Amino acid sequence: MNHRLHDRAPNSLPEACPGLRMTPQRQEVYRVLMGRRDHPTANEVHSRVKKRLPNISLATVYNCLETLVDHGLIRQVNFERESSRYCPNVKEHGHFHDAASGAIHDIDFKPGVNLADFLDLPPGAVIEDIEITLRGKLAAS
Amino acid sequence: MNHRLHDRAPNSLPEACPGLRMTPQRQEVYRVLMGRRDHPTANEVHSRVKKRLPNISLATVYNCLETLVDHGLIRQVNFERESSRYCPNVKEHGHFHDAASGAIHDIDFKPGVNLADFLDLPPGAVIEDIEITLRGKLAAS
DNA sequence: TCCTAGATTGGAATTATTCTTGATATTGGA
DNA sequence: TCCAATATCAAGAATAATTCCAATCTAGGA
Repeated sequence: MNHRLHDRAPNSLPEACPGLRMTPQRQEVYRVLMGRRDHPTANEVHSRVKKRLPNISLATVYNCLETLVDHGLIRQVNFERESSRYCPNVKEHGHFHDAASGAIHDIDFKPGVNLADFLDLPPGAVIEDIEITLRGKLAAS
Repeated sequence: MNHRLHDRAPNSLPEACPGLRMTPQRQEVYRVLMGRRDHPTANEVHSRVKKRLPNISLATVYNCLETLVDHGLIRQVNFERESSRYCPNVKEHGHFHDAASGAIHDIDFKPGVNLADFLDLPPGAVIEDIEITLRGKLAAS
């Protein structure tokens, strides 16, 4: 992929991120996302985090998620107008939304593919962010 | 493109759509979208439509847009968590969001390209909808 | 230790969108 | 044509995700 962004080591631990104060709340939000990579919403993250930090507020969860996104440690994923979901896979990838189960699967790019190979990009376009979302069904095999 | 959906004639006139009662409101919403293809929000559509139908309500604009989307005459486009935008181009295509100007450009697929050529799709996946959104800048030429 | 910048909290505010309800309009059939 | 069934419209209320705000709280450096 030529147009690449977030070229950091995948899932580097948050302790390793410079300029980010790693508070217990941020630590736990990150831990929860790494522990179950099922693309939870902020609400779901809040429920999970409360098991260890019972007093954490939803606003703080939103703050933590935003901070982690800004520092490139996690990614925010949007489907249509549904609640945002969060994903600790910072490698460039797309998503497949299985309409039957509601599950969301990460989709990798085939190696060596370039955006311009399959899209008519406007001349001179510098791509900073790519979002590829597929919706469909998994055929009963 | 193998995984194709909405395989209808591009921008067929709404009169030609069966099962859809073409009311003045729907007609005008559609006309406005065809007239200026700048991916307006529901609010912007409302403003434009009001020039000819001063009494139309925002709720009706939402209803019309939803109906037209359901009948495949227009497409709903979402960027991050911004307001939905609407697009009369029903051909399968992606979008490029120019961060500098805020403009949104349609991006066509190169002919003959197949999704599976560049994405590691889950085996047995039947794709029903594709959303490709790029964000970036147009280099000063 | 004290200060300060940044973080957290709870609740209020925001905002796009959907829902509800009653009125109005349209269609197809008798 | 007239009626009944159905669809649409309008206005405002309701919803829900997210953000904002003001008041603490905390950690780290001088």
